[in-house]
Amino acid sequence: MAVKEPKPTINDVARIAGVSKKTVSRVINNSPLLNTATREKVEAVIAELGYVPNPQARALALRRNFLIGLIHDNPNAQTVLSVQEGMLDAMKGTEFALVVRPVDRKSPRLLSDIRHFIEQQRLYGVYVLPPVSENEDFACLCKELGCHYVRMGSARLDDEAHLVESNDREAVRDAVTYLIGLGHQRIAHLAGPAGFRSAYEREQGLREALTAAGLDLPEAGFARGNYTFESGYQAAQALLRAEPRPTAIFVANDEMAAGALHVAREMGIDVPQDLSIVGFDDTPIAAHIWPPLTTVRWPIRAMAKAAAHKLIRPDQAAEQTAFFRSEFVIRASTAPAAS
Amino acid sequence: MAVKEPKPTINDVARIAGVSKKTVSRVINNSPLLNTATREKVEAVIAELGYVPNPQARALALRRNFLIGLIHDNPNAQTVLSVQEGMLDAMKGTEFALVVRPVDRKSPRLLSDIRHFIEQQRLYGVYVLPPVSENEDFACLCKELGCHYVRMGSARLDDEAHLVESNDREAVRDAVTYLIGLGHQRIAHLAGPAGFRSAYEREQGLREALTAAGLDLPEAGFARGNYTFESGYQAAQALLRAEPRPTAIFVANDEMAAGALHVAREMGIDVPQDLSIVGFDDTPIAAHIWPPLTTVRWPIRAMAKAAAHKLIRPDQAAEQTAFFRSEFVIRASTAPAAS
DNA sequence: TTGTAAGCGTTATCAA
DNA sequence: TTGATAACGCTTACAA
Repeated sequence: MAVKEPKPTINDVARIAGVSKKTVSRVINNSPLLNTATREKVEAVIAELGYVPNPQARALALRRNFLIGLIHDNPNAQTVLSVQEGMLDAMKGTEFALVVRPVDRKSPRLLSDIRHFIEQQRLYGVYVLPPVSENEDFACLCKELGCHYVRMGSARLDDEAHLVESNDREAVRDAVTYLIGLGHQRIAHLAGPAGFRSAYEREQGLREALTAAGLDLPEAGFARGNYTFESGYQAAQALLRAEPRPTAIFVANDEMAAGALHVAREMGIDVPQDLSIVGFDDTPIAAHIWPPLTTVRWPIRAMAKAAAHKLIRPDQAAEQTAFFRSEFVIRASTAPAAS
Repeated sequence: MAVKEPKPTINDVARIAGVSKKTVSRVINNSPLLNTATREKVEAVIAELGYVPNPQARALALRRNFLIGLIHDNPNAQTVLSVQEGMLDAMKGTEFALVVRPVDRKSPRLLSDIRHFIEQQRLYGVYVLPPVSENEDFACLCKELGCHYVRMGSARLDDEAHLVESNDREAVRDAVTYLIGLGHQRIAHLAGPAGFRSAYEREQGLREALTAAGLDLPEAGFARGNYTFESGYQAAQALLRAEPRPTAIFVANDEMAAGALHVAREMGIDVPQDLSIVGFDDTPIAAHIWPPLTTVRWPIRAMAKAAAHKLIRPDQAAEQTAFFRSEFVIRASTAPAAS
């Protein structure tokens, strides 16, 4: 096992193959105008030496690098990991690598932290998750830094080249319409945090469905959490103490829905017999709690893959789709309203 | 908003400040032998221009870079994310960035994939999670490539400079001893996948506790999963159909424990009244399912932070602790054995 | 089709 | 305490 012997460079390859470095460079970069014999000779030497081009030297000469960043401040761990997997799907087989960076959206230094991150590594591009992606200043910053970016959003935040968008509002409308079809008349809403576009869109979807059915959303039927289990647990208590009690709750994400489920159990309310609960996200937790959660499957992984594609090929970004449909998944946490 | 104007280089700073680039370089690198006046003059120009040193050029000149990789093939999403957070904790304020890379441990190309990853980005160091970390060839590979590494493990896999280790066996022994103290005599085990050192250590911990109490583990009281919810769900069915039925199960991780909980519910077995369940990991899911899971808190985040520290300062790696204690967390999924 | 020379932005060497 | 010059490993002109 050889230890720390200096790695071969393009010069070593050139010398041993008896060609110039430029020729080796051409081999590496698959230049079309190359004699087959020369190419094979050089490739043989490359293989023999185990030569791998130095990415930093390449980056310097090309005045660009092959690093793509993921910027997020997402309270939901599973979301973040699915995003990473989706991005890496797209980057597999390319020379790109994924650099991750959680940020604190509430910090006054948010923007300067992001600036620092992008500048320090001279990132080629970044994918940004909500709610940071909803910040217009962020987009300006990327343009200023000459860094490609794609934003994830629940609405038309940007042009197609810089956006992957999901149809949250519509998907929620369908889900709530389903609840109404089950005979539910008192449908409460456990919303996401104020300032999250996704929270707003999901709330609007619910309101639209209620309005279309001639139902309303009383004050006591509305509560807010911040997308975490604990906040869902807190908010659901208020909701379930209301009189008359709602027969169904649409919760803005699965993790809060799991919290609501806990509350119901503690209060002796049977789900779905006495209360239907619908979540949003379809994180693994949705299928693993009891009863398995009816929810909306958010195609975050596909969105992340598409975003990475746009970042790898910014020139083609505008042609690739930016729109993704969520899918309603019916499991066991919903049932017809008790009569 | 300026767009794509070329970024200032060290030459610009030198020219404007009226010094040589080497002097600017000295300022950047906090060289002690520098006139205060000179330093301040240069710093002013740097601030004015918004100059940020090009990391690729630095990497080339220094013949090293500031990228640390995370290599994992971990079925548990939360574990991976906690690890990332722990590493980033340690890297905060440094010039290091975190590059992530999931691998497929079953692939015949595992080692060559890892080699490719390390070589392609010329990583400075990597942190590797089980079970890949248990592979001796991997350590050899890193040495061959001259890449620093730290392995995470449930046993003494390597020397202290290259390891962060948790005391799984001991922690499980304590947990199972607690079950025995509650009066349980028929304790089953839902083990992790064969070939995982963590699975082995946890199983041994259980066996040691049983032996110490004069209990045994019948064939029917042992099943295996692969650390996923689904596999736990499958394996628990076999365990709970055994006659006589166990009164407690120690499950090798939380996610499988959640699966076991599902089975119990479907079979009408009350937890913890008729069956106690103990998990391992203390992932968020443990607190969010019903009943909240008694489990062992694995200090993965602290371990990751320590690992990143070792990678950032390999020269001090051996002096920093490599040993971490797990902690038993009693929640509501355990109760005295029914008499 | 291949080679030469120059340059990318930084740090190291060594002299002043 | 500073600066000139030569690396670092690669690519892009531009020639040959």
